[in-house]
Amino acid sequence: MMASSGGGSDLDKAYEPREVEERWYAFWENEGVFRATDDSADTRPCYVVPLPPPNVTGSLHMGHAMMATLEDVLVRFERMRGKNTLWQPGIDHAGIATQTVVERQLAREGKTRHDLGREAFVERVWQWKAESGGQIMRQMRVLGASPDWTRTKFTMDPDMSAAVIEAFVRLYEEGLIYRASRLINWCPECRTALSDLEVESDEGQSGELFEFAYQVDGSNEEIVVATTRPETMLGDTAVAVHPEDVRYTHLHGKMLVHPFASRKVPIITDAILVDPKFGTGAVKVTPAHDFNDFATGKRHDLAEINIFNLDGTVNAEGGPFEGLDRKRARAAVKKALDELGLVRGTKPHTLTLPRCQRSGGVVEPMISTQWFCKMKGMADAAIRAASDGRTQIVPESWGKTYNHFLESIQDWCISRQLWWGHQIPAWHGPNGEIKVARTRPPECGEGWSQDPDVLDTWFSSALWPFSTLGWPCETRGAAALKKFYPASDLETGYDILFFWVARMMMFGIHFMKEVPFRRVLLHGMVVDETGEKMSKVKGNVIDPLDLVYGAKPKAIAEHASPNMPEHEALTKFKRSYPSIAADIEKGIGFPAYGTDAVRFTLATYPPSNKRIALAPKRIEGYRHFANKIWNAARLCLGHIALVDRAELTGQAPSVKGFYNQWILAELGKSIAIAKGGLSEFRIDEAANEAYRFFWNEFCDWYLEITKPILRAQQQQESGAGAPASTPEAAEVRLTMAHVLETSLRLLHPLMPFITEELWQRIPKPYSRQSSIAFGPFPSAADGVGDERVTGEMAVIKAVVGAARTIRSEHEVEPKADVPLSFRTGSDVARGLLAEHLPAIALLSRGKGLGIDNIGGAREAGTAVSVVPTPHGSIEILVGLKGLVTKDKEISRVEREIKRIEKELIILNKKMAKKDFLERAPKEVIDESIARRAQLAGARARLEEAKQLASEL
RNA sequence: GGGCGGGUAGCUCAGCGGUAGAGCGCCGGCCUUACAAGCCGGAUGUCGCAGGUUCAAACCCUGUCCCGCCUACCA
Repeated sequence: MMASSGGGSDLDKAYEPREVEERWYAFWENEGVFRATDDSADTRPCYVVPLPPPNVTGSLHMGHAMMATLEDVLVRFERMRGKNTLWQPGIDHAGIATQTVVERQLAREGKTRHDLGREAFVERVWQWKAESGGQIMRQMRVLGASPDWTRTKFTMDPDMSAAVIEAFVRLYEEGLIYRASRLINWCPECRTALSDLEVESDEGQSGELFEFAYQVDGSNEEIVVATTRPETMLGDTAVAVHPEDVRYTHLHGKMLVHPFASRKVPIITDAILVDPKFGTGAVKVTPAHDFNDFATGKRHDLAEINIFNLDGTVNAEGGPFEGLDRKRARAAVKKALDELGLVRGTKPHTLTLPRCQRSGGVVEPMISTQWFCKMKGMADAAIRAASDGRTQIVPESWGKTYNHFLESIQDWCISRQLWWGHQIPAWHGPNGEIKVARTRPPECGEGWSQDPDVLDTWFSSALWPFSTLGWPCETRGAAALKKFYPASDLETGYDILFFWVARMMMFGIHFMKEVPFRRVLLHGMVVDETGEKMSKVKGNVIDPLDLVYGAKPKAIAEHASPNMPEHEALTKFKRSYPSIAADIEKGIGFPAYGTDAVRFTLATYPPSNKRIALAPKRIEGYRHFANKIWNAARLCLGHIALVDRAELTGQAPSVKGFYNQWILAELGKSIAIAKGGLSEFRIDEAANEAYRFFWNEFCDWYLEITKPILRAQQQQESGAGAPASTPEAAEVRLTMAHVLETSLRLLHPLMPFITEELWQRIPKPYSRQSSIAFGPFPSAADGVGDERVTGEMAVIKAVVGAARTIRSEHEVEPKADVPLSFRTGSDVARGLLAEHLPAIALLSRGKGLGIDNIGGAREAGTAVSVVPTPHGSIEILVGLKGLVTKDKEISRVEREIKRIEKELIILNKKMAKKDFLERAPKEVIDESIARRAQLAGARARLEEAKQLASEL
């Protein structure tokens, strides 16, 4: 360990996150920092955020990291503000996903779930859950997330399951849940029904429009239909034409011969289904396998012939095609039609395939008996709650999408043909009776069996904001439910606005008679640097823990594209993240950025961005920031260790020194901005402001400008031995201690680890608690100051900047002190300069010589720069005689002149072309004029610089 | 088809009516005892394109072209 020599602190020279992070996370958990209390005696206001429960099968991805960061920032902010803060964690049982994982595991053992039987299979899933489920909760700790872990829930916990059963039964009793046979989305791969939301459309697939003829019964006429799914003709029970389509008027009411079935198919007229301009104007109608056709069938009372088994193969209705899967059946039907001479051609056609969100299999519309939940009434209530502001949606623009979804909502198919999930509390009797009850009714004995289906995973998620708090149990959960419902904020990615947020709104209002949360905060999707969605297929997945702990290219490749050769995976990866391609090639991969840097980076993207393109290189900048904080604290510690804690009141000290007043004023402004950002879900604004304040004001100006005040003090101490201290230095130390402590508190929600580590080491008011996480968050009282001070400081900064620029442009030796003098016509400015001459001289490495009125002669060898101020302009004169090594200004201006001359030559050539002149001469002439003016200006500057150089 | 978002410096992004900004990268100079993961200075943009409103537009309006996402039953 390298102790710093100057500061006298025992901090390492650079910040090393890993050890610090593990230590403080353990501390927080031991201290109970994250705990919320439902004690009714606690009168603090509450702040409640339900954690979107990740899937039990999941492991951390960037989306989780984003969510965890944003929510943790909010939660820590409010906790520091003294609120009784509950961030409710949990895990979702994820019906289909989890069942698939375990079934796959069984498949490797050569077994299916049917070999085990339902009970043993479910047991097996529980076993899997115990061993490898919920890894994500451990990973979230690495990110510094601060939910109340003691309240963690799993959607299949007994109490959670009881809530699900209760909700189902109540809705059934209210007539809002019903059982019906209708066309639903069926995934032949998962062998279960799906809700509309679980079906994704795969657009732009190239397919064909296949045309074939039906013979008119008892005539040699035919009618040609077009279809993208020829195999479904096995289930055709009508052909529809538009009633006003004159091509087919004479066929109305006629029957057609089905080429493979004994039945006759009627020609019907339907203005809703048929667009006479599309295809042949005649549509084959398959009510059992198409949503439009189903509706048409209902209108015309057509037979619904299901031609598929549950696994997607053709059933007995398919006659000779029985047993073929859909793809083969299609080819076979086409071939058979061809043999009968009924094919009338094909046309290329792009189509949209419905796919199962989980398996990716093509979804088949099937007629099936399922449980449904009526949505209309609940949806209306949810719309009203958002539009009257009981729940505020942020950003507002999502309100439209939310409304549109709810306005056009269909009844929700809630039953799934799975074994893993909440089994539906309904019992079927021997004669088709159905009883719904919380527990098996005693009268349902012999011959009765429970409905084998389970509920859609999202059914239990929809109850999350109250089921986690003990609903419906009146005794055990009453206190928590009373205290923590409704939640304050529901923060999540917009991708589950429909799946989850809207459904929580509906169920929350229905069961609790009050909205489940006051605000819905939606953030965008984390995508790769080029804007592409992260996926293993694209090979652009980043494991957040790799960013935190660092990762070599090999590990990066494995996480980005599992099971792909490393080289290939890295090639893909570099394409997705150009900013770090070089680091990958060099074998560096990701350095260990540390949690705070990763969090801070994520926090600097406006959450409202729909796409959040992660540039890993950007994290590096914020890792440097962490290091900056670390080192600033090292410097400060050397001085503020002398501060008596009793002097720290927890409020901004009242100070006389200008620079102290100024930094306190800046601090106050930054606190206000940061607070505003955190309150309005503009966390990026808070992060940027805190960054700017700490680095660009506190470090770059305050710490530099106060050094001499403190340094003089130190010398005196070491020399005389007596701890004499000037009042000025004491005031600086006090201010510095306050600003540092307040800055750490300001940054804590964003960078919890480094701030805790440093905060524990610095002097602070006695009133502070055991952890920075307890706050308080900085308030207006922490930063006071007025515009006058900041305005004056702005002048000082500008003057120093001008002097520095002159030094740099004329390449003055870095160590040399330059003579500085000023001229101004303003008394105010003159006063200001006189007062701050030492600071200006210090920061511009100059000797402040004096302040003159404008009019005095300029000495030879002096460069001038004019700074405008609100009080009139100031001329800064820098004596350069004998100090200039080589003059950059001259060569710079010379280069500029050459460039402009070149451009002029090109322009002249253009103007010389006659045809061009006739077409569009104006722009060229204008440009030429502008360039000539530039040239003249540059030449004048060159003269000036040369003049100056000659004087030196 | 409908809806939403985006196109600003080489890259990732702020700004959304009043003299173009940040980080990273780039150029030049500094190992100045907090920090080279740093300090100081600098360059870089017809703010997607075309119209319009305005004293003033990256910002408002209209049209248009790209890109992305969501949503819809066109066989």
